Amino acid sequence: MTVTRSSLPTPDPNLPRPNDPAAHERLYRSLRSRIMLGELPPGKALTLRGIAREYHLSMTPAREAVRRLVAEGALTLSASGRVTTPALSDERIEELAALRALIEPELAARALPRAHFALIDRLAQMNARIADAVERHDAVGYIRCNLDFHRMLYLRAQAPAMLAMLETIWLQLGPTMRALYGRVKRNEPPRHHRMILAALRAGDEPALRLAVRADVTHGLRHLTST
Amino acid sequence: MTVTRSSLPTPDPNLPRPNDPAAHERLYRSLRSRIMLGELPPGKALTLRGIAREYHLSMTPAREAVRRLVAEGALTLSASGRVTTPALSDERIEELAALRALIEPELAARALPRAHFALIDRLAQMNARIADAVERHDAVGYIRCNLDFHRMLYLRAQAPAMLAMLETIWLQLGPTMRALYGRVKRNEPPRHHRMILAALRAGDEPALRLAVRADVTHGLRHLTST
DNA sequence: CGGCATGGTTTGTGATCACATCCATTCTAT
DNA sequence: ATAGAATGGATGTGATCACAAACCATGCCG
Repeated sequence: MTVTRSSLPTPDPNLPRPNDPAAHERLYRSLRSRIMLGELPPGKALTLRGIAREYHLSMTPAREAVRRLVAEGALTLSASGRVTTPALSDERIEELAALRALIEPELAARALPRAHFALIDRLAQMNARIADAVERHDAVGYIRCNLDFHRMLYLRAQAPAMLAMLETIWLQLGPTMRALYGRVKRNEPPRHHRMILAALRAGDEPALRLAVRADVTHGLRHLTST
Repeated sequence: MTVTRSSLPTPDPNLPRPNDPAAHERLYRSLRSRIMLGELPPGKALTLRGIAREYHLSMTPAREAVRRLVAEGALTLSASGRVTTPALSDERIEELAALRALIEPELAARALPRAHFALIDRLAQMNARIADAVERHDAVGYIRCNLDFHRMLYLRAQAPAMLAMLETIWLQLGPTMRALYGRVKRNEPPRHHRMILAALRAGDEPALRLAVRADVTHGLRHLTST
């Protein structure tokens, strides 16, 4: 593809060239997004050749992306190597909820001193979009906006390792969340989100921790009851 | 290897047959162990072909094992695809320590009601082995026994998802831990471990949480100072 | 009519190859 | 002599192939 490299004096050695994020990377991101947003139901079976065909690639990048997602708990690997989206037991859901309840208040507390007004404003806007999604009974949109709301806040904590760990938990809950929010069509206005915004504005860390914890545990309480 | 499959009427269809854990799985376990125990220094470069040659395999299983470890944060992937063992920044170490300080007390508290006498006894024996490793200035042995001590306790919490999450944190700290314990040759008797055992015997959950938290933060405080 | 063997088909695994890129050494020109 | 370019080796990526195990469904026999 590079016609004559000797003729050009390396026009853009490390320029912001479109860059090719590597096929397996794009595949990974795509699958990860679909899983976290709950577009795949729990227990859905996937095949390497099927994924490869769907994305017009060979099995190799599909294998790498799937292996990565399995390592993060986003997919389950049966003994014979078959991959499915996880069907979580009640105990596992409770554990993941407990982890969220441990980590998210900590991230919120770390973000609090750095939460300037513009951020709170954008969070309020995001909250409105969540209400919209609820109005339209758009489960995937609801999950996406809800996660964006939390992520936008936690990004201010400047704690990438914690956030990465939390996102893998969200990933594992993805398919199950969809199964839940798809069932309960009751409009659930982001009540706790308003409490979070109030605590942020007041600079009240204990109240913020409580509000975040309440939001997490409330949303996930429905899951264990099944 | 299967001489004549047609002659035998499938003697053990799903028996606990030794089974071949698949080459990439063995490779993954081996590398993971070496990383978590700190046998590889931070920043060590690895190559797929090098790993493949070392284990007498092709690049394919090496790629899968490495990809999995990268996904768990046990290895770092440079922009050009080169893999190295991570060299953690002080901020990242602080985050990982904070995560340990959040999760480990919770796991200990959940294990407490299930911690019968035999377990406490085995933990005390493990503690003695830690003292031995300290005596011999055996860094890898120290790390292994220390992790075994914690894992043995947390296994009783019956919380596999939490334990898995915690182990990935241990993994990420592996190379750095070795770099630390290799430097500080001062014998550090497992003081906090005795506090943990005392709290377990007394059935005192608040004291147990405090002791575990102290053990974690104490051990990791040396890392940030560098 | 029902349970089980048996066939074909699908799927994951590992090896090998072609290719683009990166890294380092070396060579050349000023 | 030194700085920059060229060249060769090394490395990751993706495709393709051969193979064994697993899965599924049909059909056979009791």
